[in-house]
Amino acid sequence: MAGSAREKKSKLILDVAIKLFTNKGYAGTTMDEVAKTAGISKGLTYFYFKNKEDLYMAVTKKAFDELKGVFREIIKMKGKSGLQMLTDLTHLYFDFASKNRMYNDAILNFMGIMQLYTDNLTKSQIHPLILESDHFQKLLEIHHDCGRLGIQMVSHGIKDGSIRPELQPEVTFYTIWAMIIGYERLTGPVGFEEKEIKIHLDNWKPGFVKLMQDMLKGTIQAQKPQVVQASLF
Amino acid sequence: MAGSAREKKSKLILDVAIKLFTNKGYAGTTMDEVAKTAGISKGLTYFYFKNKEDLYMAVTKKAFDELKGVFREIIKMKGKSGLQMLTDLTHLYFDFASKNRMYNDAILNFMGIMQLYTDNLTKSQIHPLILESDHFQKLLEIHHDCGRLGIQMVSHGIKDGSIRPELQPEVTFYTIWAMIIGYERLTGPVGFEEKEIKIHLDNWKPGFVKLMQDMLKGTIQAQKPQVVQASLF
DNA sequence: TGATATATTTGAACTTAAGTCAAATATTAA
DNA sequence: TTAATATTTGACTTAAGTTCAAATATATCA
Repeated sequence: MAGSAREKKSKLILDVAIKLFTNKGYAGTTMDEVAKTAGISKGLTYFYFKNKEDLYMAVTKKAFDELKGVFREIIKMKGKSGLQMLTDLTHLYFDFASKNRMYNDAILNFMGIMQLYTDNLTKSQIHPLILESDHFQKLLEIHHDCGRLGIQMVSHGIKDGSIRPELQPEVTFYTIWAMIIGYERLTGPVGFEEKEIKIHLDNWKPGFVKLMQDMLKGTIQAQKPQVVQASLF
Repeated sequence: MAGSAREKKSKLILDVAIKLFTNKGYAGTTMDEVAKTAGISKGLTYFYFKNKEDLYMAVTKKAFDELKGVFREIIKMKGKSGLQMLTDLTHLYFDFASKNRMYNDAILNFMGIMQLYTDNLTKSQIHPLILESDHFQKLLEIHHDCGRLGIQMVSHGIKDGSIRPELQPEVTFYTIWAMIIGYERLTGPVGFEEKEIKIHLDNWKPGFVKLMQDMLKGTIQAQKPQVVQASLF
């Protein structure tokens, strides 16, 4: 049962890390704390995880597993239009993000890392240890899986007529995904809007969802005559 | 000329920091390097900047100044529809981001910090030094200024008929802003799509812009009959 | 001008936290 | 029982951010 024992110890460290990262954030958590809280020596945490980033990547993987679960849950339910699936995805992601802020931060953070991943010029800027993490490749795969499921939702919507047929599924899904990611980046469970910006989250969220739906299903064109203008593009 | 000399030294350090952050990234740059490259002692950099985060916030402020310049540049040109302004904004922001990746990273990073700013529960997770930075308040203001300019663009578009009249300017602008931020988060100048995801950046970008425009100006509704379904929301 | 106050600058010392590793202990296999 | 292998320890190393008393330069004023 050596393998199982290893997994158990590994899981113990991971669970402790999740708790600490949740309470004190990534930067605010030390490896000493992780070890002490887990009741083991610091060296052992480095036996199970290459380094702190590797541990964080393991946490991020758990976050993405849950996220992928959300995608799957939605696509499983048959008898739902593609548009409805994407609407549900948006709401469920927002719920997920507000209930599990640390997981959401990990996901958003990973997006920022991934962005640089295949870029030869900037790869050097990223901490090389992240790229070495065994979890990193798996994360790329899971993210890709989420993408495939999302694209399926759009395709589904085009077939059932809830999404306008001229849209390209890939481009459309990733645009929606960008919207959601961007929204999360700009707000958060409590958000900045109360003090900083006039609109309320309660107002923005439904407006945001409405705009996304309009984009997908189409709307009546504005009637006022448009002025022709010079453009930079 | 004590004040001016101070500003000059301060600018020297800032310029060095910008160069180093650009070449080696934030984490990859040490305060020793900054001091050495600027030809001064380490202690002096701490005389002019409270700490490394404060220095980074000063860099971020420069990034936001440029960004605000983009917003202003667009709104200055009269004889342009609101829709066109927002289209230009999108393209110009993408250009800005690809030409000045480090600035863009700083901006995106700030978004993530700002998000937490007014949240009493999670403020503790953020490094408290960031909040103490004198530049931080200014950054919030500049971001707010950008928001106001963006909202103006939408209002303008509603007036000139290029944007459908039923849209709310605030909600609409921040949704577009979220799209742009999210897009940047997911891609980057070179991007991840080449290896990881099937769609090309060359394909996504125009599709993304088109979707945004459709969302703003409206489209013909899809004709196929829609199925009524159960929804979670 | 010389003396005093104020501002700028230094560099060595401090601190914290990530990461390493040789040795010790426990487990498994033969 | 013994040898081999796996797990675990904790003291040590290293890196980098940060502090601060002392030194130097600059400005003020009698």
